[in-house]
Amino acid sequence: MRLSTKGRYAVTAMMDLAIHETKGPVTLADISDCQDISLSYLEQLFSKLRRENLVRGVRGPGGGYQLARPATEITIAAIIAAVDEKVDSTCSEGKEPCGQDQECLTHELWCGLSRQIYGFLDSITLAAFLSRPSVQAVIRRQERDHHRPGIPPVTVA
Amino acid sequence: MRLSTKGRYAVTAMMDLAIHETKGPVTLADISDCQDISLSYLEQLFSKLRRENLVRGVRGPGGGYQLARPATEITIAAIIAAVDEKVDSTCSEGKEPCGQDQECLTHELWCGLSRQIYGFLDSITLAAFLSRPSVQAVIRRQERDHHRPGIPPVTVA
DNA sequence: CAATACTTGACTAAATTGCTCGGTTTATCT
DNA sequence: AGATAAACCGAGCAATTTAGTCAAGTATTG
Repeated sequence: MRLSTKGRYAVTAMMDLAIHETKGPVTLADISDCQDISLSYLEQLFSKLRRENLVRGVRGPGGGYQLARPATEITIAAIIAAVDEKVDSTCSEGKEPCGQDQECLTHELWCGLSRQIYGFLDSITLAAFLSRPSVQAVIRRQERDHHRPGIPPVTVA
Repeated sequence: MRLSTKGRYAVTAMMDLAIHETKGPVTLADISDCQDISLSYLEQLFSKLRRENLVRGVRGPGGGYQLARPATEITIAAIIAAVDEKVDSTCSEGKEPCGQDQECLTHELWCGLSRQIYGFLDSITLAAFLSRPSVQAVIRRQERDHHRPGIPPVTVA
């Protein structure tokens, strides 16, 4: 398990999708504008998210991305693991029978901790996080500001 | 909050110190041998750990490093923050009053999550982690293997 | 068909990671 | 006192990762 800006991008983008879930697909261009991430970089991230079956792409005009599963079934851990795509071979894997003793010790220690962290992040779903009152407040404030009909934030239709 | 191999190195090294706390200082050379990390890299990491008052260096022959505080007062979050030394300016900082609305939204969302993760890692102390039964088992196995008198792992007295 | 928007891949600049190497101090032992 | 064992310090370098650009597809809508 690993935590970097890459994972942050992925998680915030997924939150975006979850928030606008009801209003049809969200284009990467929108996310790019709003969150100030380069379009092509988003494409790379979403390519991985799609491979892990976390999002579904809708092609053609009016297309974009949607969550592939309900937000209640998508965990933060799954998102981060998808874009990091390095299942941290130091852990859990078969691995050699640990000839060196000391080496194995710290291995196991770290893995224990790593499992705890993963477990924690795996216990938080997108839905659960977005339903927190403090988060809801932010979203409502958002909604209000944006519902002046026809004047979206970025002046593009 | 960020989680990388760098943080892992620091945490496992600190665990090492905690385990051998009673037997006097541990040299970086020992850790380097056992955990297969370059000595100079360890020096850099410990330089940061020392600046954050997490370890204390003892110079001269027979010297090494010790925990600067009891293991009950050192959290995993503190260790990782010490070596990462980038307090993630996307968060918690003063920051501009968030002119762009959407941008601010995802900011706040991520920060909420980030705080949760930090809080989690901050709730785990070195001592707490090392006292877990499964961890204790590993340590005891270690002890046994190494207590053939006079034949330490690295042939150095 | 044409426009839209996803999809893919190759390539690149910048940052970070992890390391090498050279030295300096400080303390211990002979 | 001198050799040695260790912490300390800093410049610099190679590999990797991050983040991004660019260019060429492909599917869908109208």
